[in-house]
Amino acid sequence: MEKQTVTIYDVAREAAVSMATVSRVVNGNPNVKPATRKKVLDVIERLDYRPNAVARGLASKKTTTVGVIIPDVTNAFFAQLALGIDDIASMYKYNIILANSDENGSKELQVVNTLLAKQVDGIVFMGNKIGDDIKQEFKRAQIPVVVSGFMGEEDNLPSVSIDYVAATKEAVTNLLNHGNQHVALVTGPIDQAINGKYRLSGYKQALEAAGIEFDDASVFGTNESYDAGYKLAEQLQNSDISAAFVGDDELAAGLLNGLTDRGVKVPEAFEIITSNDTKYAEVTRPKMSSVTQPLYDIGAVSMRLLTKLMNSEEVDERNIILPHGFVERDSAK
Amino acid sequence: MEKQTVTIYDVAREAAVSMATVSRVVNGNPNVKPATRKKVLDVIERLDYRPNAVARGLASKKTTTVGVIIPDVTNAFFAQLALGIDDIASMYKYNIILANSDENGSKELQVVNTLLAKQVDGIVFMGNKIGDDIKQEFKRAQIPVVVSGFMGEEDNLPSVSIDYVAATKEAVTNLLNHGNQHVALVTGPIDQAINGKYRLSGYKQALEAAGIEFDDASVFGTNESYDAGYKLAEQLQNSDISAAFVGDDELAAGLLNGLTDRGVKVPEAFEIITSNDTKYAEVTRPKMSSVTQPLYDIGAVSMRLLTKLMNSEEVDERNIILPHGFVERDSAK
DNA sequence: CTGAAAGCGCTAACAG
DNA sequence: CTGTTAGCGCTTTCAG
Repeated sequence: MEKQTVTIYDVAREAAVSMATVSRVVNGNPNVKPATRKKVLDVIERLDYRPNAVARGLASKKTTTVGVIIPDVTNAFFAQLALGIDDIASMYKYNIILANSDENGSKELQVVNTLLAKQVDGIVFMGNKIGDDIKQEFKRAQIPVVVSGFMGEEDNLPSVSIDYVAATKEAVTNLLNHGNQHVALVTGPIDQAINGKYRLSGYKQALEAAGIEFDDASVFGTNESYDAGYKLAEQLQNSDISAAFVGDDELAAGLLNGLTDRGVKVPEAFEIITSNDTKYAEVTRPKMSSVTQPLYDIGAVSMRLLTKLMNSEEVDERNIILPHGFVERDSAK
Repeated sequence: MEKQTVTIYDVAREAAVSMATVSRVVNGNPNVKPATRKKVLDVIERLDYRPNAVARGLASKKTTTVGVIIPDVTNAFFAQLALGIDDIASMYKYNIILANSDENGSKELQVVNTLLAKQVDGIVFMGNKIGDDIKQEFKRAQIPVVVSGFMGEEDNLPSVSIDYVAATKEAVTNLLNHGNQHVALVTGPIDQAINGKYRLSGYKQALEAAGIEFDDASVFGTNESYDAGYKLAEQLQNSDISAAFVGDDELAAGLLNGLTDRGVKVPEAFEIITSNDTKYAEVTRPKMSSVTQPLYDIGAVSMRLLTKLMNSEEVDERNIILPHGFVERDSAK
């Protein structure tokens, strides 16, 4: 009942060559005579030999494994990114260690530590505000890290995302053009850069361009959940706000349904534009107009960038901005 | 710019003890004098030593890493399971290598192979029909595997799920009790055991109990997508079917919206009960009545079971059935 | 083109 | 309670 293990040594013996030669054929090293190669391959087949990646990792100091730090897999936004990451990773023969962080700094730090202990070759990080302690570890470990789905430039880390400032500005301008005098900005926690910095900035730019004064009371930072949106409906109904740009689809769906259930007609009496164009935007009634983001691609490009970095290849652009778009549906006029 | 590495040997030298002793304190072995322990701990702190998990894995033949094979992370059902798995895993100090399989046999096999090459200590498998080739590998590798979210008994593997037969029977009976003479069973691919075997069986039992003859034309096996459901609406509208039990929430949401868009009132003219009680069931209008499954728990219990198996602990029940429920909302009378 | 040998960093008997 | 000594299975010079 022992874990049977056929090692490189067994193969070498059976094939009457040295371990080094077996290692060469396994690794596709061209310096092997075809005849020898075939002989070795035959033995490998016969013995059903499978190289031990752990031993390989120890000897070569490369694990072909990358860490992926994700706030929450059950969030459609992150799950899409993760899918893109995983696809490209497996295309390049890497495996993914997935770790949920809850966007919680201390958990993130712990996760980073175990990832580094496992000698991952690189890390894809999803999240805002990367703590100094974490940056410290990244620096010390000397492994490449790319921030995915968030603008990472302020952390001075390579990143892939869309231009949240521009996307927000466009969406809000759209709402403003429909004659709405008071447009709300509804997002997740405002202390996250993506909200409090980028989206807020785009929001202000749109206001300014329209000659409307910024009002702090029109900014709602809450948590990104359906329920939070649903609850927010009451507050918005009792204000002079008549439109909202929302930073998360579940949040937007909650707001939409909350409004509808309270008798507020969308889009006639209240317009909504959401951000991520996930399935939620199509499932609600009315369907939601949304900024579109190439989520899968953001993940895929992140991973591709990481492979380059792990290979010490030249990269011309460390902070990649992918194009966003807009899809008009029925929650805005 | 070298990857700085302080090893156990450095610590031993600085602390003037042997590697073995350092190893002992790192691993919490009680056979170390408190004074020595403190001395070592201090050096570890000072040198910022972090054990290399790869070396440890090679020496101990345990990687504290488990593989998770998932059909599609972006599917809310699986994502919930994954969250439960990850939480318990990290609670027990395991990491997760996440691999998407697309429920595609050959990709699954490939994934299993690389997971085994990486010497994972165990595997959580989500999916129907586990190919013989894969079972073969599992057997050869001698590592524990638990099937999560699917009934794994026919594969003779440990598993955690709800009782799909009973859940389906109840839901269909419910629909039948409302006077529907023709109730459809709408699921993903019928060649998957969960659909073609368990759900179908529950469906037939309900029919039989109600004295209604089974009609093959009332069973719809399609793919689990919003669009598939939306398209199915036309077919159902033009039949004598007046209710459906649906095996997936996105699929159900598509059907619901398709029906509504075609002028069929739900639940007045057509009733729908769905299966997974994910957010989709709440987002649609009308909200969908649904079988409820403790998805997070299924994942959590799967992982917990796996830890026991990896520890060679006794387990009294290899095929765990968690309780399901039903939540009445507005898509059924 | 191939082999010998020295580790990679750590755990695990086995002594003492 | 602590040290010595082998490896774990593979990669990687270095010779030849």
